[in-house]
Amino acid sequence: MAVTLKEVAERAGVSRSAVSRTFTDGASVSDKMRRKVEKAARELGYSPNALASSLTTGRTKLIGLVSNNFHNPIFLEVFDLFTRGLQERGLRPLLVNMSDETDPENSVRMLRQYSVDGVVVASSTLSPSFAKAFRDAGVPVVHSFGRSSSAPLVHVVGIDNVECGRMAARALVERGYDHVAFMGGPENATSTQDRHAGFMSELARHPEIRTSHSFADAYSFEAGRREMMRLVNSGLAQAYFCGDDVLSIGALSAIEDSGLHVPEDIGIIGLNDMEMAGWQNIDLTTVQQPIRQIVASSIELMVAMLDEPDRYPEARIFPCSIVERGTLRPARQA
Amino acid sequence: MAVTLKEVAERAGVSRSAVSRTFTDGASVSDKMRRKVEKAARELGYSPNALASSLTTGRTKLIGLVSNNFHNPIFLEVFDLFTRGLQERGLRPLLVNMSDETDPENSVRMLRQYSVDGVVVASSTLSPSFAKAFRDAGVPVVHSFGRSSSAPLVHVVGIDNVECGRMAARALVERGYDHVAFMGGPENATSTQDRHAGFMSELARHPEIRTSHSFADAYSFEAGRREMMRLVNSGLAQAYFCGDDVLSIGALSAIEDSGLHVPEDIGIIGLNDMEMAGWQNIDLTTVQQPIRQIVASSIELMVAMLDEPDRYPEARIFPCSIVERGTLRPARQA
DNA sequence: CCCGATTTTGCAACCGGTTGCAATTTCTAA
DNA sequence: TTAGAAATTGCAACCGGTTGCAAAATCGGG
Repeated sequence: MAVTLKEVAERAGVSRSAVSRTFTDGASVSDKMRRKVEKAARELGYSPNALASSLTTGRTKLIGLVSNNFHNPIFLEVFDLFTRGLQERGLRPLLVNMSDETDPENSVRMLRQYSVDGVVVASSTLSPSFAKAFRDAGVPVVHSFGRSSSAPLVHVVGIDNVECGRMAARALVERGYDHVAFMGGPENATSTQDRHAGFMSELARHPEIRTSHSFADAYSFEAGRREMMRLVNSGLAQAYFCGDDVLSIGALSAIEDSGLHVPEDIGIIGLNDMEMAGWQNIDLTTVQQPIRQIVASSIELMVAMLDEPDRYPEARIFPCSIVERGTLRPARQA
Repeated sequence: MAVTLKEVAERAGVSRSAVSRTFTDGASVSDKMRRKVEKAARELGYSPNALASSLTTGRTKLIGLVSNNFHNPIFLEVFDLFTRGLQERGLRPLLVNMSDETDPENSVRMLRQYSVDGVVVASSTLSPSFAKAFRDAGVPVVHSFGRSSSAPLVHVVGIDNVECGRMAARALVERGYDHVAFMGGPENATSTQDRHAGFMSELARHPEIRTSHSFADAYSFEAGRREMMRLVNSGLAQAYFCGDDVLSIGALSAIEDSGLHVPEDIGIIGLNDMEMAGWQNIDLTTVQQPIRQIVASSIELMVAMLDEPDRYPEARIFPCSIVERGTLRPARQA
């Protein structure tokens, strides 16, 4: 089928090692030899088998890219950034969709079978213990968009979701709402839990403000829309911190459909600052998450770990900031 | 590092072949042997190296998933469907982002180096010759969302974009618009060209209707928005066939921003019927593309080709239909 | 219990490369 | 020109498995 090293060697009339060496950089080959081999290789259309060489070198340049978030458009950008970033460094992403994987053990085993050099878990909803399973199996792992921690079990790159929750809460407090609510993503997602906890902890300092909360069952437009529909029919707060921009935009659509107006009747603040949030007809006030930096940093960390697998786990936390647009009423004058 | 076959064999006190056989189904192993080996394997935490075995079996179960469309949310669903579908069949997607790959040859070579069993090109913009490069290299390939053809060079699964263009044109004609336009995706994308051609060919039968056309530079919200902004400032038609729903929604946002109303001032028809198109506040009339069927069929075809690599190329074309919502004025009474 | 047929097992070669080591070639300087 | 150092090359073993083949073990029937 494919042309092999041996055939090239025969054609060039040299040893197999010589051919191998011309295709591994840093190896000692004379110019004459190199030319001879390259000629033969070109004529035969040879290209080395990466998998076979991985057997001896112990490196596949394969990186497992594990995610369970295939309904949030922000993740399309995340995948774009990851695939490009990895490609630029000669690494290849092996994509694993955990959406309906019942058994995490399964994906660990699978990725080990393919001897990936490392794993990037890109998910704000998977628990830290999932990423840890890779570490325990001796596979370098970075958890991007994972739960921040002062004592991380594995390398984590992301934001401090608790702080984001507080930040959103403060924004609502400053604007003088007296009944505010959290509309989160899936209740069992770590990001939801943390954002909720931060939100509540800040509001605990303002006992005069009424609070409530509920959860959508996914980070998706539809889920946000459904949940807000439900809220419209069962009694609304004055302002909502939605767990995510897609939820917010879904919620806005539900609000608009029910004849209410933003920000007059109801305030919304999201999280992410996705592209659409800036559109004039959406104009969503939101907490910005620095996606590009998180992905870039994750890749750097992964690359570093390939050389130093036992690197001590660190958490890289990026600051968020509020992007003020039109879905909250103006802040009160102090 | 990882536990190898040999270690298991030693521990179980049997030959390496015996261990290999217990892990390949269809091989002849006695129950006693199997139990012995499985015990040792369990104790050592052994799992076979898929890449090493691929060397002799010639099968990696790796499938290249090549795309250049990382800005159209519809493709997040496409990736979701592909990854799940492939996983269910024990295949593993190796994701390749062609967005800024200058050199197609490059990705062909790269995927050959990883000895993928097959390649799925998921793109409505790459030319058929790109997919053909894989075929020429002896790699089974399916082009999903590719250009339909009565004489396909490679297996193609998708829709008839020319017919979709006609369909959209007929919808506009029926509604009595007398100046209609095509607002396409990137001009060099095959899907844009075909939709445009179909649109124009149908309108050629109605010389009384004025036509015009222009192109956005990507299939993305932003591009659609930008292009419609430009059109608003440089003179509008009465109704637009936008090359895609994301373009349409971007365009709608531009229209709304400029104080115009849909469908009173201007009509829009899209293509795809993505989730958002059905939202009440968007309510986009559109040509529906059967994504799930296309992906499912692509996977079936790929699986079939793994057993029969030289299968004669076929084009699998799925019919589209118009989903009537609120962005076109009602059809004229006949 | 014996014999031929069937199943199970191990040997050894192979898949497509890499690499340590020793042999060979080329280079440098005297 | 020549010896010694440095660079290049080939040999052979190895990476972690698979598999054809023949030997060994087990089975079934008389």
